[in-house]
Amino acid sequence: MSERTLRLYDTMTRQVKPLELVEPGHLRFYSCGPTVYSYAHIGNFRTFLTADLIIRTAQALGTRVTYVSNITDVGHLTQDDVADAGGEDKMARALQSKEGEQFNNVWELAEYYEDAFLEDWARLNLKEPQVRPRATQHMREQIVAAEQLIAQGNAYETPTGVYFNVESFPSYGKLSGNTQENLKKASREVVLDDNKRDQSDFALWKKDDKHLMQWYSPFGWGFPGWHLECSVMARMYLGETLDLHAGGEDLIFPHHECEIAQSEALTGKPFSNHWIHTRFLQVNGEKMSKSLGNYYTVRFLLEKGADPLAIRYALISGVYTKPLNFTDQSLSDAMGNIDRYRRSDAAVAAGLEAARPGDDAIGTLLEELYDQALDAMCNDLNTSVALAKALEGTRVILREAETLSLASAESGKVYLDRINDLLGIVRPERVLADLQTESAPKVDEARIGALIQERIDAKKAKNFALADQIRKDLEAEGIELRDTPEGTVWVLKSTL
RNA sequence: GGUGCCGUGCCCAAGUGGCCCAAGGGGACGGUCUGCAAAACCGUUAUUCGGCGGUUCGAAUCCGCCCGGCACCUCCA
Repeated sequence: MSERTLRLYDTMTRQVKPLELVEPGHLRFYSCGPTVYSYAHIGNFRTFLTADLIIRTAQALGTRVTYVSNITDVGHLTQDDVADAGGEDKMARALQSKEGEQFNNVWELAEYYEDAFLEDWARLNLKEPQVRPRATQHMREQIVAAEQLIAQGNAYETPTGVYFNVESFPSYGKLSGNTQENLKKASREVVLDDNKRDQSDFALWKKDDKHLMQWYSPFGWGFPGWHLECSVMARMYLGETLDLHAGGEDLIFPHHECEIAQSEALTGKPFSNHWIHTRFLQVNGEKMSKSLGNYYTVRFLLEKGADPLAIRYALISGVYTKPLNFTDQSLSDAMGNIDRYRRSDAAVAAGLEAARPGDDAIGTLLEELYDQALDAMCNDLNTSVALAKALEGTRVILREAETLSLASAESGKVYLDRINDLLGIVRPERVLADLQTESAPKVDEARIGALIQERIDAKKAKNFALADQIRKDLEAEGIELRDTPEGTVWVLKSTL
């Protein structure tokens, strides 16, 4: 194998360092998944794409990967400490919203959005995790963990729930660079709960017998705290010390900080040897929000006519360690690049078919470019450079597209396969039903065909005025004509 | 108030001490092809890296100050 190692920025130590594996040759990786109370937006997917690229890079290096990514299907509180005062949570709120009216209860709502999420996941060519645990299916383990933490003196029960006592875990804050002292004076608008020993203490279990999702526990009816599920499920499927734990930058504090406290208090061992966090995606230079009208979901973009691979390409075009600005322009740029891969793929297929004699004129170059792309990925997932190198390969192929020898075409195939394994941008891995039915322009293919024939006849008669007029009229309808050596073809111009 | 991050060409975006008079994409411009176009392919497009100082033989890269922008601080990928 190669001597390359995957180097990633580690939030804990604030430096780029090699990913060291507890068990050599085997990466055990946990990536925090979404809460399924609504459609996931492209910012969520940027984070999941970081995880996806890590496993692809690790696999390219010959590493076996056990990848776990959860689904949070329990609604957690929109505000801490208001369980008694009405207990509204994200799921309950979603159920009461306009979109939520179609569901009979929160369980159906969660199931619906989970299905939608998995579909978007597949469309963006994300690899399936080995395990995709759900919070609701690990209730017993979570309750046991809370009991153990109480028994060990790291947690205590109050009339409102079970809380983790941060003072019992002195290094609380180490991931986010906070100290407990700073956190205390920094607290903004925390609702005070007199039952808590320390206002920074966080819930392991919330008592609430009116909650829409509730389970029975030794503490009575209620539901688990948000942070507990990840600690419990990560340990269950990956062991006490993970190699790598990932999520969005907003999870650094409090979510991952709390996971560390719970897990390490419980096991006495480091929870994860490496932490990575993806910076936020902005849309048109602003934070995504529903009120600004820039809350882009995958299906919204697909309905506008975007290619799912182009969405993927646009989302990975910047490095995960910096905020990325997603714009309509960046998406259409990406569509052009995806098209180059598609044409390369077609050219290679045609070259294999034609089986022309000749040397392999491109194999060595393509191999170098692949190596450079892989090097870039190993260097803290430098997707910008990796994509640049990968794209250079399409230029090499397309330059000789018409005349590729069989040997060259074979090299091209190997190259595109490897690039696709590494970056997932050449071909969709799963074929899914077309989503863009509703808003796609309706076209009358027979009519276009007739017009094209009319134009061909006009051209033969040297009546170029009429030929140009037909082309112009169709263009006004969003249909573009291209005269190719194989004849005239038409394409639908993108609405983006 | 606390904790982090960022500012590179017209736009997006790599590069974090010499291989950088700064990758790649878009755009623009020129060429090939074409009846003309479109598409495709080829080429050109930053002596310069928010500003000012400093360290160094050498800085976009390190340090200081200033200006501008962003995120988190118990809902958030």
